[in-house]
Amino acid sequence: MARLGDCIVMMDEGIGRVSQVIPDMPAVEARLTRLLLMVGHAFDDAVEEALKPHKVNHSDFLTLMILYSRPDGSSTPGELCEYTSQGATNMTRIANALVKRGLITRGASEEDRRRVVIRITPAGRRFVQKLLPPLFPRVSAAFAGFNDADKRSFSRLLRKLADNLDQLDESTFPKDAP
Amino acid sequence: MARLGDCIVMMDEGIGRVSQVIPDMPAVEARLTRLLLMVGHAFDDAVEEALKPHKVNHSDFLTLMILYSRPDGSSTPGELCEYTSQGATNMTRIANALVKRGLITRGASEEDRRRVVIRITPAGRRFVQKLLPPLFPRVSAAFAGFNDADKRSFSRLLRKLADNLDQLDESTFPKDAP
DNA sequence: AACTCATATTTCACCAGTGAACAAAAATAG
DNA sequence: CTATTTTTGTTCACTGGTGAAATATGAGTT
Repeated sequence: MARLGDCIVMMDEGIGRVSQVIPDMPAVEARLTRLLLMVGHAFDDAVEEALKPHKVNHSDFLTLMILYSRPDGSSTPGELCEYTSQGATNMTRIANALVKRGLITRGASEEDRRRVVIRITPAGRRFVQKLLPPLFPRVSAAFAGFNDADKRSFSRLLRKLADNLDQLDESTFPKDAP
Repeated sequence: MARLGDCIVMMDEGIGRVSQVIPDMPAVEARLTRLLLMVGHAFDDAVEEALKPHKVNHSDFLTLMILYSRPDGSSTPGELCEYTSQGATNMTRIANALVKRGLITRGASEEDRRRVVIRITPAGRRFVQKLLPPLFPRVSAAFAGFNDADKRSFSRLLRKLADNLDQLDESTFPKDAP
């Protein structure tokens, strides 16, 4: 695969040429968007790569981490869908796979019998605790050269972007009033 | 789907709880990583959403944009793979689809008969020129509230991250010396 | 109670992307 | 000049993820 830096150079040039043909393009913002997408994708790949030896993909990992981070270690498919941005269909498959490996359990809810309660098992907790530490050096290395101000800036700007996207979504799919 | 802001709140809390159980976790960097992944994914979805009315997905669009941005409007499958971060397999399928729609042509190279030359057609150019302008307001809106310094910061930090990832990759898959 | 209407999850059929094996042409070695 | 190795692209079989319909429960309304 090509180095990310090369892709960025080529993207910079490409946007430069396009913005000469189409002058009212917001070239700066377009560059930032492409940058964000490229770096985000590269991070995704890196995570996937790091998880591969443990035979879990990113979605499985995220699901497991949410359960692990919960005080009671449990959730429901619907909630997990919301926070992993996965469709319900896919969550069913993920849960099937994790149940088969003994990392979570699936049981019926007492209060609402439509619901399914998903709970991380002791084996699941051990799995997470074994998985995480080897990841730490890479996570730190990715932010090499970032001082505290850089980290704060980056966090602030990403959160601002999230905010903007939420507002954009709400204005395109307006919320129904009761 | 859940608002991105809610996902972020829940992620912040989750990492807070995990880092109490596992104190040597690089919590700040983990938060930044998750933030980047979430916002990146949200951008991806937004792009996909904006392209849907035109019946192209992100990969098709990128492929087409690279060709459009080239002075001669042409490239090869291999090169397109590199710059779109797509596998060769998938590029074959993408090219098939775009050829079928008459937006690109596929022809044999004269100099190297292994190669296939992919070229954007006039219809492809018109397609891009019609597609782009409606995207501009959204691209600008995503960066609402970013002043020039913010934009420069964001660009610098993302490029730094790209650099770090490239170095990480090179140290894990060392380059073979001749 | 019977009748909607909304919610939660699963099943099914399909789309997008990947790795491994393959075929053709070019480059390189002997 | 043949023989091997490398490069380029395609096909095939598979995994991961999605939308639409099916199923089952719950909640609200006469």
